[in-house]
Amino acid sequence: MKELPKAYEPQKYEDNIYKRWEESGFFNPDNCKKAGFIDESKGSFSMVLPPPNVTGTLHIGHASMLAIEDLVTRYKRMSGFETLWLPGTDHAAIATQTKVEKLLIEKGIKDPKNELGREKFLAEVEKFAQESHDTIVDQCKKMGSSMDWSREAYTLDDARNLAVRTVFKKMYDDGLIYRGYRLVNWCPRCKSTLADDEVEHKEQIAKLYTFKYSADFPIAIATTRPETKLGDTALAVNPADERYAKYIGQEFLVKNFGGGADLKIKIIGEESIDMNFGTGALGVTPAHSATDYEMAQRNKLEIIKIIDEDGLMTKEAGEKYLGTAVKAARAQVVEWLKENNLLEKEEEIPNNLSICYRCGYAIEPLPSRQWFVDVNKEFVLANSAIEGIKSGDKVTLKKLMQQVVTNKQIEIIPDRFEKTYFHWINNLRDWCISRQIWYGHRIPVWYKNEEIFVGVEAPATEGWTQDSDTLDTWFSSGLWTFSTLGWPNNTADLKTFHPTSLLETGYDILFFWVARMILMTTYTLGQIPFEKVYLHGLVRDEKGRKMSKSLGNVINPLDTIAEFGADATRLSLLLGNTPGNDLKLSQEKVEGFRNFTNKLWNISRFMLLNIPEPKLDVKLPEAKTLFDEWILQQLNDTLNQVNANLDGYHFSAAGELLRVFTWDLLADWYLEIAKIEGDKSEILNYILNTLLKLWHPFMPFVTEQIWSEIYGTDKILMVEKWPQLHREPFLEEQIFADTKLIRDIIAGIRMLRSENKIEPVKKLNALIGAGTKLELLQSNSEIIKALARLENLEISSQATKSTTAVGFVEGGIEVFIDLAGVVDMEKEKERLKKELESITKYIAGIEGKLNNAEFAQNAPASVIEKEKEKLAEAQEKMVKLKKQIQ
RNA sequence: GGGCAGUUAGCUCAGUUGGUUAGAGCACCUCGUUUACACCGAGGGGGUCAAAGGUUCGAAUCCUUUACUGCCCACCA
Repeated sequence: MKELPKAYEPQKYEDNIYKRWEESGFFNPDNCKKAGFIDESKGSFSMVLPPPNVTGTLHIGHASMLAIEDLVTRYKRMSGFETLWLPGTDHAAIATQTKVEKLLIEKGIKDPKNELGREKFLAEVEKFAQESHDTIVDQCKKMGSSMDWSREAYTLDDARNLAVRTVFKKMYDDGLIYRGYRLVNWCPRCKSTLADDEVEHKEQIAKLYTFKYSADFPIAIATTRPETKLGDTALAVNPADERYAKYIGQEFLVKNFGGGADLKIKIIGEESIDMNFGTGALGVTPAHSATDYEMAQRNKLEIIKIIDEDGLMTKEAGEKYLGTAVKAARAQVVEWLKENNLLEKEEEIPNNLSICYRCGYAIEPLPSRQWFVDVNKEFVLANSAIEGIKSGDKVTLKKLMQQVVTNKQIEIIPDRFEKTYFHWINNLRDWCISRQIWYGHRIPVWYKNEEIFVGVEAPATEGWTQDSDTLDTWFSSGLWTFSTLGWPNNTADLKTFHPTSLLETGYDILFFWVARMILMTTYTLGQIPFEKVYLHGLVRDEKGRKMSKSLGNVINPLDTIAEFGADATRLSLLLGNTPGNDLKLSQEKVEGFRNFTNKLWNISRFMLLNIPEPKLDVKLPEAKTLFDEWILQQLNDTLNQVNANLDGYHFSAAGELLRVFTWDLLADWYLEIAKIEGDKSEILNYILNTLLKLWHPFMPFVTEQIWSEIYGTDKILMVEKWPQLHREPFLEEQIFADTKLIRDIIAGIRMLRSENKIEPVKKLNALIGAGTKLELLQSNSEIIKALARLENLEISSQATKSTTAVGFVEGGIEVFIDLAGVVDMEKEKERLKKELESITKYIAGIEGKLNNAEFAQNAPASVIEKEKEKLAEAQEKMVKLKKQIQ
């Protein structure tokens, strides 16, 4: 017989348990296979960790992700799948470089990149990335993540670099990667391009200026950015606009606009122009606005770049403006307009500012020579495992991305995100993949004079210079499901684990990452990257606000782990959390689950005291009493429903079911009954054994600790077999009804006690008129006596109420408690009257329903039958209540 | 402007295909230390399921409209 300490202290055990798991080697599926833990018929289950950015530490959102993924991994592993959860980190190019620059500037290096140079600067970044990586790994372990560290990958390591170069070369050869001079999103602070979806919009109040280019120009325009008008080459009006239509096709020469540039303005017709906004006319600046750029393409307009990569005006804007910052130039142009009496109006309007999602700086659209992935170009997909596309078919990247979700080869959970996904793809434009930063995969392109060489390896001959740009970080993370499994080498891992089974990630990176993995994998392998996508929401504070340093509402997972334990932290992130929805988290919630881990600990503590010889090898024990039968069936049903919910990705529901079984059924009822019925060693052992397995994926630490306290440390719970159903699920109705009656009688007596303010120490005498339930109640009378705290209990088929007794009616039987002198009988009568009132109303309702001819005609027989039963029961209760009130 | 969610007890949320008198946890109130657990036990109060209309024998659940909240996309220059 073992005895556990009174309270569970997670801090004492967690680190040691993780070490034991790690040393066992069973995070690695190869070792599970060798040890015979794998059920060949189940196949494999694989999942990659969405690699956290090496920009710092993990936050509570990561903790939520880890909790969900570890839950699934442990469930699958115990169920016999060859289970791989593959960890890694992401170099997060711009984000990491920006962060390190900031840190270096704080250290006093004013212009880190220029002062240190590429090599030294990159060494600093790598040092920082390594430190971040170590912290992240440590945090994953603190959460209990059962990842296979032996397969850990980094988006910027050599193996991944080979994959990146190989894919780049393949795409270039297929004509899908091209270099072009096009309008891109430029962040003047990061000094780099950004992809379309890396641009965010922030609402602000802007000044809208209305003016004419010159005094004799026929049409006025309105703009929030007058300085860009120095690069205008057209003026667009709606062809349906009677005021302006006559000018379409005409060209005007504007001399010395803004005191700087001569403009050639062509009037063009564009149906997208809103006649009611501003003056109904738009000055077209092809080089610095995406929509204007498109108009320029359609109308074959000249594209004049007047803002450069540093956010300064170019000489095209005129000598006066050369080298002037954009904002200063704006002020100068406005000043000039005023001086020349051209400014007609100046007003404030709400406006969306485009900003860089990494640094928040205003984006400057400008034309630039960059590398792009063409999403609309046709190519031949040599080997296709995609339903609806045959090997050798001509496809586009867009088509591939659509097809795998349309044909349900990839299922997105919750499915409403499929709409979002399709909408995004339909509007997808070519993807700019070159970045002018240093930390990242260098573009595998070399130049020698006019020659270009694209290859996996550098050219063999002399005199070549490699492109100085690096690739968008999502280019490499797009390869993540297969680059981590060894591609381009033809590895066993690829064969066993790809396509992966599940991708679990946040809905906020559906486009950034999920869509790009689909693009890259379908293109490169002709396969889907994963079968299911489970999208989780954001973790917010208790008021639903985003957690942020400035609000001071950040919950750090390491803090809650230190205070309440990793299990409590995990439960607080798993329960009450549904796919695609944000989760509100508070300290109190974690605390509540800490209480639950302690409850489980104490349940085990009690059970162990009653299990003289715990046996690891459990068989279904024999049920000796009604409640034995009941609890075993409840356990079986719970297992059945937990399986269904876990398989259906309803993690919260599964946990909730387990909680109800553990606390409400087992602890509050069965264990109390076991104290009375005695000698339950075998059943308790069976229940505890099963229960620990079921809880393990949710709270691995406390379950593992209890397990080792019971069975020693030789056997690890993590690799125990998931329990099997021992019979057809669904409780036998008779057992359910009988146990419910007994529990209701006990609860009823407790209620009378409580309402009449009788202390629990005072034992009472009770009389039960059992009717047809005589035998049942007699055989369980000890339970009723003990749990309702009765001195004497008399059970007969008929009972008559004495004048000093109060009573209640439950499921066709009558219960009377002799309360001579203790109770205010009048008050008790009041209570009964109230109950009678409510049951009379209830009966009227059912009668009304049953007497309704249409109900009788239309409702299914089973429903009618149920209603009739309810009515009979209620009527019986009413009769008895009436008698009691007399 | 387009789209997607949500609105159920003071708070956080369940409520599967319409069919018990709408549930749980926390909080609140009352009582309690009967030894697994006060990180606990027993009991209780609290909801016209956002509003209106409709379909139906029957609606928290399906449909329509409205209001509010949140998010995503596009973008007005």
